[in-house]
Amino acid sequence: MLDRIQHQATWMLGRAHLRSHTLLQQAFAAAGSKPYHYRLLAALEEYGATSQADLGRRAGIDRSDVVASLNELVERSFALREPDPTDGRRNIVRLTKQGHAELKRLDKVLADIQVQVLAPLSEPERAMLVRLLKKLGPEDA
Amino acid sequence: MLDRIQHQATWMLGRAHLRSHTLLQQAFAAAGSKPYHYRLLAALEEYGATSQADLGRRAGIDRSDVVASLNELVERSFALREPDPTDGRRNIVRLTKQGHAELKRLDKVLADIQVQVLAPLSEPERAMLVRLLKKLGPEDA
DNA sequence: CTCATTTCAGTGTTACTGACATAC
DNA sequence: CGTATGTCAGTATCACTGAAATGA
Repeated sequence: MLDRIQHQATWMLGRAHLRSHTLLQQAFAAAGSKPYHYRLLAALEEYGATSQADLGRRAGIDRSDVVASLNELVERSFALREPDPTDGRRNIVRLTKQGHAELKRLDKVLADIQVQVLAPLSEPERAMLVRLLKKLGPEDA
Repeated sequence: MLDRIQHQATWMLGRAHLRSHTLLQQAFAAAGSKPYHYRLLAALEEYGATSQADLGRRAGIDRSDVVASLNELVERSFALREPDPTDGRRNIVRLTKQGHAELKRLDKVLADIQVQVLAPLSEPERAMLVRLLKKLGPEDA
């Protein structure tokens, strides 16, 4: 690889992220899901039934992207969309029983990926990495 | 943010990368260029004139993506494509004077970005981060 | 025949923008 | 009125796939 690039923080962050993201991607795909789906399911369980806009804010997904992913979750009966009786603009989104089960299933998938991603590091190294990465994220993280 | 996700290594890597990538993106865009362009220019200078396939291997860019980015570089007179007299399949790609100048200009842009990306960390933290990230990248990095 | 190179066309995710109608 | 919501359409980068034509 290029000397000019190889030692740049931006490059190494990109490489590490590529590996992590590829593992995540493939594992979720093998489990018949996607990261966006997992995030939405997790947000639904942790915060309870909410509007789509709220859901997006909490899952860190743009509200226009929530629409498509939520469509897929609804189609697979993992979530329900109901009109909010108190606010005609909103939908109330709810997790179904099957949605809960799906989330549990994906929790395990995600845990496995963490192990794989961090495999090249020792325990103290992992803790240190987490500490450093937290400082590097966008403010709102 | 979600408890389920907030402390996962994959998530934090993604967030740190998002910030880094956004800064990179915007800085190159403001300079009228793109990361792929920089990588190709850097590969051309560090390895000298080569075929497009070689260029792609060295810059870590797929051969099929090299075509489009190289088109733009050629159009802006930063690089030249000539048929290889010794191998009819290949083009020989060369940096122009203007290409060298462009690379120098972008070198500064990139250096600035590194500073911005690593700004939240102290000096020893930066060194540690680099060390850890190196271990996390794909094997071929 | 097999392999490499260039090129084009297309996929998929993530993240984002702009616009619109609707309703608060 | 201004603001918030849901929706749709479209953009961009990055990474990748497949196929075709050419030539080693």
